Amino acid sequence: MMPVLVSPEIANKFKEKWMMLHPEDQDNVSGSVHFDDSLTSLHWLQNFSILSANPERTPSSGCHPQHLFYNKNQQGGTDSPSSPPAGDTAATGMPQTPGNPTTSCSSLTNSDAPQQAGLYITAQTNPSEEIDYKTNRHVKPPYSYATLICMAMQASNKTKITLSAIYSWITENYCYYRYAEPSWQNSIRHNLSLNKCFMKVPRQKDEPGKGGFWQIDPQYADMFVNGVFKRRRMPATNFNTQRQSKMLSSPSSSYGSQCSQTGQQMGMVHFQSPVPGNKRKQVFPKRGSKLARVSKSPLLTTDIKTSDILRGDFDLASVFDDVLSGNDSTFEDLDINTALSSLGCEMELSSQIQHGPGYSNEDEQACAYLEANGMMGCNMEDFHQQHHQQVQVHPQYYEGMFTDQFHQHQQHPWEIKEEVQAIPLTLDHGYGLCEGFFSEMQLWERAESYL
DNA sequence: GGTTGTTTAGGAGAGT
DNA sequence: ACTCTCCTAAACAACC
Repeated sequence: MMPVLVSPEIANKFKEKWMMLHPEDQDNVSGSVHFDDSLTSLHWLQNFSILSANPERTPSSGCHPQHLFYNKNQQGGTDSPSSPPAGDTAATGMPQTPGNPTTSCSSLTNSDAPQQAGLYITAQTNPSEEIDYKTNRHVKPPYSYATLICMAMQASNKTKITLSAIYSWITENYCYYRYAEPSWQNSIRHNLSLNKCFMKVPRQKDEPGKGGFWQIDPQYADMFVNGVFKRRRMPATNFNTQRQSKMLSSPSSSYGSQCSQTGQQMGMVHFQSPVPGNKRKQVFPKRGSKLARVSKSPLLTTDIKTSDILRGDFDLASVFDDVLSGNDSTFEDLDINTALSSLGCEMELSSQIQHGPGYSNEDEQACAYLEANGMMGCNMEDFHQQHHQQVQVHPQYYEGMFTDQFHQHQQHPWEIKEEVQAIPLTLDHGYGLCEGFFSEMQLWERAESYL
């Protein structure tokens, strides 16, 4: 088993070093080196490309949820093991609403051809067929209701959002729902109620209006990866103990009974206290302390501006160097900021993104990050090991992505969510996905010594 | 009466 | 085959 690296340059360096230590891996017959990537290859990532998209935004929404995906190497390709067209967990194979005229991207009519940006192309469709969900009333957006709710919450740029505001945002940004049967609103309500990730914030007594407010439960904020609701199944072996206990203590519900694997990518920075009497939210104790730590997560500290990334000003190499040299920048930083930017929302980070006084050094910050991601329970030794592994590996995945997609195309990050999600972004994810690689890496103190 | 919120039930699709 | 996620539908209660 050999590590598989996406970047050819890095991979070559890696290969050279590897062969110095593992000459048995040399293919004596062909003289070439075989990297066994049958299971771990991320080469398909490089085949993902994003067409240019109009950066126009809906002023009222502040969000630009339309998408433009295009897998340029999809014809009969088997190199993309799981490259769904959209980041939404419900994006693929989502049942379409019965009775609706057209719910298939491939059946898009010419009259529905996009007039502007906000185009979406599935991997299964002809790249020339584009869908503008903002104006196309016939095609159901490939996002789960949870994702839509999340989008609305982010776009609102407020601490909390009312149900009607969620309705409004969805109908405003997705033409489909303007004309669809109102039953989808029932589904929204159902989702809000049943999904543990959403929590209700009651109105103040003197606050006029109907119904309460809704927000994303910070405890479940990590279920949103770049603004996309993620609730993938996890291999049982990759659960950490805390999450296991969480799941065990949770009532078995089809919604919200699982915690996801990635951390804080949603970038929900405004949170109110949970509803004291909310029965759905009483399951987990000690949220208060956890909440406090969340806001101080080092994840929210970064010197890298997402705008730079999107403009192409992002210098991955320097970041890579920083990471390898132990500087503060981590690739989680990139992700959360990408997530924030992806939402196009002016999140008030200044007051939120601060190193807490208790996190004067890197380890404590990272420890807080771990806790924020439900990773606590590992000792610091474990953390040191995993942390180093993480920062050493991520650049290799990111390089191709950034050079291929960020640099070439100025587009809204909503559109890159799938690439991002496909990459191990956190210790949870990364360690699970790169387990085999890490097992080899443990032979070395630092991967950089091989580069 | 309309809206909001909760709960139950069942089906489809995909993952394990 | 089983489990899980997501969707849809519906009933019901509370509130304005």
